[in-house]
Amino acid sequence: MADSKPRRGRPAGGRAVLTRERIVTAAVAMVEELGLDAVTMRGLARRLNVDTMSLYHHVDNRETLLNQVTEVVLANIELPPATGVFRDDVHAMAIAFRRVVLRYPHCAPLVLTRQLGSFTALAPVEAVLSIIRAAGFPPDRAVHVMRSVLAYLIGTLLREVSASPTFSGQNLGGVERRRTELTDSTLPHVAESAPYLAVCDHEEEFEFGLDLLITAVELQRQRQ
Amino acid sequence: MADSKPRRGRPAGGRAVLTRERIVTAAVAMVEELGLDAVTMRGLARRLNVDTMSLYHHVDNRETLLNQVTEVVLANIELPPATGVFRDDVHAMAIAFRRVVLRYPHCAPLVLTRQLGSFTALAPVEAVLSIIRAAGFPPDRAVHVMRSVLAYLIGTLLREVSASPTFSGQNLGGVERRRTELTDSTLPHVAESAPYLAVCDHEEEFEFGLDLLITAVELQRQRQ
DNA sequence: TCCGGTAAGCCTACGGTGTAGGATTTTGTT
DNA sequence: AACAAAATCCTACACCGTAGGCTTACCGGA
Repeated sequence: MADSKPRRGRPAGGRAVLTRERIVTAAVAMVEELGLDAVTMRGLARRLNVDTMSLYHHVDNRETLLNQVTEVVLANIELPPATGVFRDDVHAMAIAFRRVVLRYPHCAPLVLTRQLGSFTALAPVEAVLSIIRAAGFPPDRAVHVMRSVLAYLIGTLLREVSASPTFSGQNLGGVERRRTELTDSTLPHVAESAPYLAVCDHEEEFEFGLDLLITAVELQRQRQ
Repeated sequence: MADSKPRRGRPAGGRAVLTRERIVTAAVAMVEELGLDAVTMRGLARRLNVDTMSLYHHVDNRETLLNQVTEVVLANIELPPATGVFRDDVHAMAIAFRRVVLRYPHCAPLVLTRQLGSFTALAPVEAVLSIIRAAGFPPDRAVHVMRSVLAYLIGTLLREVSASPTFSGQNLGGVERRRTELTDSTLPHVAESAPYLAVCDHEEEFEFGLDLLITAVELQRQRQ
């Protein structure tokens, strides 16, 4: 009996069973391979050798599926052990966050944009709070500090992941072109800083601003 | 002669002429009224009493149209005059940026996310650089400082515009529910700070982090 | 005055999207 | 053996962005 046509109904014994987890995992991989917009329910189903509508038995809809993708990425943060030195701990935490975002660059807009209240999303918050509280800030201040640092991280990382390769330093011809564009912009300070505006060493930039923030926080702690 | 059917060809004398500017203006208004996703080429054309495809005589495609929307918002920043006091000028600049973003909250994701190299987009950059240069930073440092401040602004504002009304303080029942959720999260520091995590006074938050950054920058200038 | 080019508007059509509703089959339980 | 639940698949709908071609009004030159 040849069953050339795909079967209907529940999958026969041998076949892999569709799972929420299998779907989300495939979605993460697909986002990284093809970009966010290219991930469609149809395409995802095709990749899983499954009918489109089968996905909806495990996932509410595309939007919440993307939330779950976000959570998977978030769950991959490798929280470093705390040393007790405020500066080092904040720095390590920030680096850990940056690392996971850069490991999933195409998922990054999700991670940096969506505010989720789930447990997975709260774990990093807990870690940051614990560092700041250990430095002696009262709970209300700790929240303020955390939000400031988080805002900075989100801002820089958003720039980093959505920057054109030109801006990031590859493709030196593009850099040159961009530099002369800036020089000819009739804006004096832009022209003056053109060589520095035309490119961006993201890691250096990341460290610079982070250092500024940590320094300011340390200073505020002393005053208090 | 009744012309009940819509005419074809160029509009007769009296009718308003479609313009790139008219389209972009309508798009901005539509984004604010209905949200970003709800702005479709078809819907936009309907709103302008025009066939969908007519838009494409003035606009390349949806993506670049949204870039132009972004530019309109950016062009609405009211750059305050510089006073020469570093802290005040940076602060005023940040406030001006925040004001325009909050005036177009639904356009904000565009403004905060897209990196445009146009003249309109460079004008704020020029203003910020001028302030930092006036404080005595060399051009390369000025760029670093600017990027740090910008990253922070983007991060906070992104949170502010995409925050649920609950989080922003309205709807006190929701706040209460959220607070108990956090308290019951089994994460000790999250639970401890729950009352402060459950709500967010965006303006206060904005000022707090901005003050941190400015202080750190001032401190670095002195050292140098 | 006519006349032709051009730009603006309109229409049709294509390939894609998310997802509601229902038909079908397998599995596990009784 | 009978049956309920769950998983799969199919069909269909209302949208979307936009390519290509047709029609019309305007304008500059002859």
